[in-house]
Amino acid sequence: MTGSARGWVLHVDLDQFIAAVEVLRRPELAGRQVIVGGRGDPTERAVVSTASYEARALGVGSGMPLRIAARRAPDAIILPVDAAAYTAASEEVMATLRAQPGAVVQVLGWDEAFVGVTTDDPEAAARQIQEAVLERTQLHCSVGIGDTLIRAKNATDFGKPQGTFRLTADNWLEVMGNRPTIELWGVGSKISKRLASHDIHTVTELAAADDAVLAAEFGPKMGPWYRTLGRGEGSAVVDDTPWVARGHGRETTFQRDLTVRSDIEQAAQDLLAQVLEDVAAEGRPVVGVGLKVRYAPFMTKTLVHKIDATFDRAVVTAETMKLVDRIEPERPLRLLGVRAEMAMPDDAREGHTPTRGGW
DNA sequence: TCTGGGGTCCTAGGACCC
DNA sequence: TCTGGGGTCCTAGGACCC
Repeated sequence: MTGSARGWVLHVDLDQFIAAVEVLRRPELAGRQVIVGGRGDPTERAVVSTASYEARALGVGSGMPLRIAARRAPDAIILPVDAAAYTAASEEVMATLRAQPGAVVQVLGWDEAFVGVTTDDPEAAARQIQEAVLERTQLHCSVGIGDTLIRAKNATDFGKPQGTFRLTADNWLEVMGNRPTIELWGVGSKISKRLASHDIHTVTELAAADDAVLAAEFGPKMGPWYRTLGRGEGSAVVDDTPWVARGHGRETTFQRDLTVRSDIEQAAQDLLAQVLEDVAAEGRPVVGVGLKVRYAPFMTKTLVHKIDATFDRAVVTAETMKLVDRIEPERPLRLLGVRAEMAMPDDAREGHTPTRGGW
């Protein structure tokens, strides 16, 4: 021990996770153009979830409509999204991370997590994790090392694939300073454009921006937060508190827009039935229902309302159908989403004891 | 070629109350 | 005839992430 051990944040990110899982169970796909999206049918309305490097070389990328992807890569193998398989692989990866001595694990998604460690050699800790994950799951990952969550998260890209990279207060501006603000975690296309309207284009410019200007543009909370992002600062605490879902929702894009009232009502009932299954598994009462409605591209509406805490399916259904009644009948319906908000555990503790299986 | 599905959090504005 | 100010709750919508 050198006596210089301190806390570090590692950001572990699986390389090409979905494509890698598919190749593992079908080795004959290795080296081929592979596209995963929707139900695997390029004639349907769906988008690409992930594409192998071979398909990317032809200009296929995540979020692209499957139809276009198939046109760009006519010889590609197109596979349906198999969420259960990715969840299973993910759980094995996360279990591997949790098994690391002294590691605190905060899961961010199927294929990434923060890992808090105390060490005087974070690169060695990162390599140890990469080896453990590879040995147990046959999957490769990259690891960002940072003195804050934000720096660790941003570091990962420089380590891809299969490598590591360290970003701290010492080299943050040197590495990130001249990059556009959209590369920051939490800054998307809209925010980066609004920042640009204030002549803030780079990370360095955001780091030096005036809090008052940012607050006036983005509000008292988000404004100052964006400057913090520009500096790579913020929390360094990896939080392994178990996740508690606020609610559950299901949504569907119809292959052909719906115009018939009874079809819309039936679709809402079907979605709600799935939502109620997810909610029932939580054992917490429903305190709000919501609808997401898209009539055409860029015409999305949300309808919500709170309800008294209830375990009664009939009540939740009735409240949801009240919102369905507000769907504009003259517009073809492209997307419908149904969502239920649940009481958080604290609320539940105050009022009553949730009766599990009350559904 | 018109763009999935599952989530989270923040903000603005109106209603309402004292 | 005019009309304060603070606080809270709710709805609608926006933006982002994986």
